[in-house]
Amino acid sequence: MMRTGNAGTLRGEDAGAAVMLAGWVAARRDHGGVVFFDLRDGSGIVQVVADPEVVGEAVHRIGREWVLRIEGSVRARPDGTVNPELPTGEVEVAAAALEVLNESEPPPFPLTERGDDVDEVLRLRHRYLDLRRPSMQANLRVRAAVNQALRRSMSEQDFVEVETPMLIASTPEGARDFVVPSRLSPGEFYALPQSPQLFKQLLMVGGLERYFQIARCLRDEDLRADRQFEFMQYDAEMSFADAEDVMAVVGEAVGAAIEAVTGARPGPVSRMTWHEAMERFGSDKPDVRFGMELVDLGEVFAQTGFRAFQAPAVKGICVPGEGEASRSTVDALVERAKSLGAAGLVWMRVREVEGTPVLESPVVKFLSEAEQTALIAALGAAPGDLVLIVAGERRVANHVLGVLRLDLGRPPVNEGGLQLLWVVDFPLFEAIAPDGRPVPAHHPFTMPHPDDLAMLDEGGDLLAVRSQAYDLVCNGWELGSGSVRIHAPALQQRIFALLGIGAEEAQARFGFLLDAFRFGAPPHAGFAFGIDRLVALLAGEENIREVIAFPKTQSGADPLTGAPGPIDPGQLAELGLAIRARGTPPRR
RNA sequence: GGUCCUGUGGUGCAGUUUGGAGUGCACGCCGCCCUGUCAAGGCGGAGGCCGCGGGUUCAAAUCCCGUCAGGACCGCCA
Repeated sequence: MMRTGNAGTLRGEDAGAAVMLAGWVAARRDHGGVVFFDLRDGSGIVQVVADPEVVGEAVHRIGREWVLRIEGSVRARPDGTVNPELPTGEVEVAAAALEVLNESEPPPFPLTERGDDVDEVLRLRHRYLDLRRPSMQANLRVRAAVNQALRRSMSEQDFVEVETPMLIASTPEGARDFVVPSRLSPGEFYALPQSPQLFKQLLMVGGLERYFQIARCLRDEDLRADRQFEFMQYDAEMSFADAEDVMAVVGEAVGAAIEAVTGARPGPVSRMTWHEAMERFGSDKPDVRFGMELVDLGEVFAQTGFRAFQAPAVKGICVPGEGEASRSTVDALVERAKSLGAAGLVWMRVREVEGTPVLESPVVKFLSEAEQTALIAALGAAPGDLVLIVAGERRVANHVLGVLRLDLGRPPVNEGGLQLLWVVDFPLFEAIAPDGRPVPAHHPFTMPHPDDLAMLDEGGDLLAVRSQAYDLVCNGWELGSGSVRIHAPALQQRIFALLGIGAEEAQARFGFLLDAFRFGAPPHAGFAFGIDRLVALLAGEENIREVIAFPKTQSGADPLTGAPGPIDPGQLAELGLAIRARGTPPRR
């Protein structure tokens, strides 16, 4: 037997017990006549006291991260030496025997919480060491708890876990596919799934009725703090269900996952329409943990003589306490607004003159007294605040101010609790392309809102058509999205026609799904959300790399394994592939 | 495809604005001392392609150009 228990679990009541422990040397304090070790295993840390006359003089050689096995006894620490910082701080283990199971080179960076500040490439190159740090241990345990809670919740809700394939046909929709060459069919390729979307709909046709999966998804798009090439999705689909049914199931599962980590079940998920989210927060994934909401100033400037405000929309935000921001700070905000598509950004400092708030800005001279007063009232601006105004197309004004609001006001990830929110009534189409075709906001199988079907007809306002799509949002992160799917071939053909997808093209792209739907597809609806993001929020991390054991850098590299890299010429030949030099044309 | 930020002994940072000897701090590492520390302490020591390449200059960590790596963001992610 290697050990009788775990280091981090020992407490005062264990005093007197004989124990065997095994773990790593997290710290060593050599006093010559006595040596203290902090012995770390998966459960935590306990202090070991080693007397060189008992365990041997070689104890002085032992360094950080050596692997030790200790036989000894737990004892209460002497008066005055209890360490209240440590869960095991009331006790220590007196070593009767000490065995070196393995030596270690000195680690290239400190494996403590201070290691958080270390260059991330170094951490990733030695991820096996980084994982020994308490925060990484804790994060992976949060992740495991979330996965387990989701599985249990979905099983209890009578869902069937079904695996879907990783090697699938490429469909030219959505994100860029990762692609795998076929050896048995040279020149042909599989795609790795962006999501199990089409398969889960096939499972509904297949009579599974309630499916879920914790599925790996892959998208060859640029990486971000909240995006990796490969990520895990909680994926679910239900037959004979509407949007309310799905939201209830998902809300229950997410609630169970949160409870598994925090110990407390969150209240019911609140709701907001997409339109309200855009108007109040300038985002379809609003962070509702703080104010600074967008205010429509159309009324205030309805009759304005100021050219810049004679626009389809004039909106503003009030930034509390930023009224003394330097000119260079303000100029940077203007540049930021322009880079986001705004024609310009009007800023005003709010100062106090004889007890009343007064606006100071290069453009104030263009505004009437009444406009200034109404503006201050509309924004609730107080002395010391900074007012930012964008005029232009409503979409642009909302987007620009929504981003500035986050830049200037967003709290740290671990503040304000988890504010879960369903964003509902998404539009079916997000824009009209230059060729006159609508651009789908979700995917082409999304069911329109039944009240808006008439607007799909010739001459209808397509951008006003709502869909039965819904997003789950938490603290400004899009956790996931879902929708009621179209199950009726006639309506599906109508949507394809609007999108400019002919019958032949539809057959080529999604033929297998359309074929399946001719055999009595049940009405169905579903949802998927990113587990990495939920875990990051629960772990208080700004970056999902902190909750993934072996993540990739922003350029898609793995500093640990060296991926991606070249492959053997023999492998290429077997796959019927040839690499051409950069810049040379493809050979046919 | 684009914008911005970062790169200095093993680690984290000063130094770069205003060019003047690899100058400094903390940790780690090595040696010696040390029986109650807990990021142990004391004394001593080693350790540098200032990411890389080019340019300007009498002189470059510092200025300029390029490049590589990393990060944040925009585009992209139906």
